[in-house]
Amino acid sequence: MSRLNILVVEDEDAIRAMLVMVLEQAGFKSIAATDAEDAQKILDDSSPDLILLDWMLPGISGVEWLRRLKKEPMYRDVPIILLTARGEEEDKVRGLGCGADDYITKPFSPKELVARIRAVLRRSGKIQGLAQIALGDLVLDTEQHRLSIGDKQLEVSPTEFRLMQFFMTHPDKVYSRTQLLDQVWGRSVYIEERTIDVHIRRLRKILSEHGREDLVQTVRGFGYRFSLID
Amino acid sequence: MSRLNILVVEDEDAIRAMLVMVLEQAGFKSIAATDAEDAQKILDDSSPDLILLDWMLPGISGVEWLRRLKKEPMYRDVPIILLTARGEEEDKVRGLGCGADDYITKPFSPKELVARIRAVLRRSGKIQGLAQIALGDLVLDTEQHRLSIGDKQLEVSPTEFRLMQFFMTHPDKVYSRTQLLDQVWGRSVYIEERTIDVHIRRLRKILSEHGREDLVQTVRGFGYRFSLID
DNA sequence: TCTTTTTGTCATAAAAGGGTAATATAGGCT
DNA sequence: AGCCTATATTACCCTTTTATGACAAAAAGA
Repeated sequence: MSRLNILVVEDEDAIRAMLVMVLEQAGFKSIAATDAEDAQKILDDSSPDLILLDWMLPGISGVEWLRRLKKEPMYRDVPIILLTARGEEEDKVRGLGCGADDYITKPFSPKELVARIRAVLRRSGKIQGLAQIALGDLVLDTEQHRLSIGDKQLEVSPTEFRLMQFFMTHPDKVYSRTQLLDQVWGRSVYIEERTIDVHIRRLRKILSEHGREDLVQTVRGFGYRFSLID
Repeated sequence: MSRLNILVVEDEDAIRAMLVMVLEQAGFKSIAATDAEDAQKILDDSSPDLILLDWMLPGISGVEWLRRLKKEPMYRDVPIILLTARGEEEDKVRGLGCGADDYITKPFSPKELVARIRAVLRRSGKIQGLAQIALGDLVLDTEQHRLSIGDKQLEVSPTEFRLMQFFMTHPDKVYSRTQLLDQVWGRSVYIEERTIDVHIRRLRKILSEHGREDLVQTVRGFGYRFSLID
């Protein structure tokens, strides 16, 4: 598999250089642009797998450009991570849901950045860990988007599928509602924590039709755990 | 498990003192140095698990020292968190490029600092002993939030879990009710001391179902002790 | 555009947890 | 033994947390 390509759009030289270095180090290819116009050009003839976009840019701002991109069907699906300065409109990024897949506040550690990038890529399907994840008689097939117990198919919605995917790749560990939101929905969406309960309920309902409602366990005061063992 | 040791390198007395206090409070051991030379000496004969390093130091600057450290194989893997003043942000980011694992902007809250430290320690694997605490055939797993004796699961409530966690990480030592309240419930809650008795009782009841009620021992006039030996 | 599905939110029910006080028991001292 | 104090135990009630069902907005198909 060829290296994934990341477009960095950042006007400050020092930060841009650092980003590129970090990305290289982490095994990504990268192209850098200093403003939205540049970025647009690059986008038009190469097709990056992900865009790291500074919130503040000279000329067309990062957010502004982001909005435009999200209107074009052609580029809508390119995952985007926003770079923002601490305290700067952080709430707005979350609240407005302007289309970014995640955001990260400057300054940040290289490890954190890379972890975020990987998470977003994974969510958007660009990195597929294993095509098939099996746990006991549970099989989740990411390619066919199918979930089955033994040879019985389970009918799950997209969100339920992603939730299951997360659970099956992170079994036996408790996750808080916040963590689940971050991991499964993405950091930039703002959703009530209680909504998790409802999704858990939906999952359990489906699982219980096959006698496996015990897979998703409540850990009172902390969150939920997915585990084969009781 | 012995407490993790943190080397604080900071020239301003007030801040250094504060740091040391916060660290103690959070259960870390700490050694302080006021400049890079001092720090180097300490580093040479003790081996801290993490270094909290001020960006600006008299003499050899923090970053400069950091660079040197990262060149020495011996010290390369010691995780480092940079302390920086607000407004030096770009420099900081560049600092991360040179090997720091995280940075934190002054002023910061103790809570934030401790959280960062824990995160870095966890990432670097130093804190993994915290995931599972085993004492005899008792195993408390903080990741899974499970407590078991042998292969039997114990059903404990959140508070009981925390109490057990404290006991298991501080065995063989007597704690007064006040100390237990401070450590397990937190300093800021006001609860009747007698309430502890009730929780002890609940714990004992659970433990006694597995024939281990002798683990929690009453030390009349002082408090309670958790110990495998009778 | 018109359905159908998906998904987030709310209101309410249900359950679990946790603090307190009252009572019982035990330890230790004179 | 008798008394005082410290701890154990129990029951109760209030609070917090989670489960559940219904609804409507949004998204996806058709």
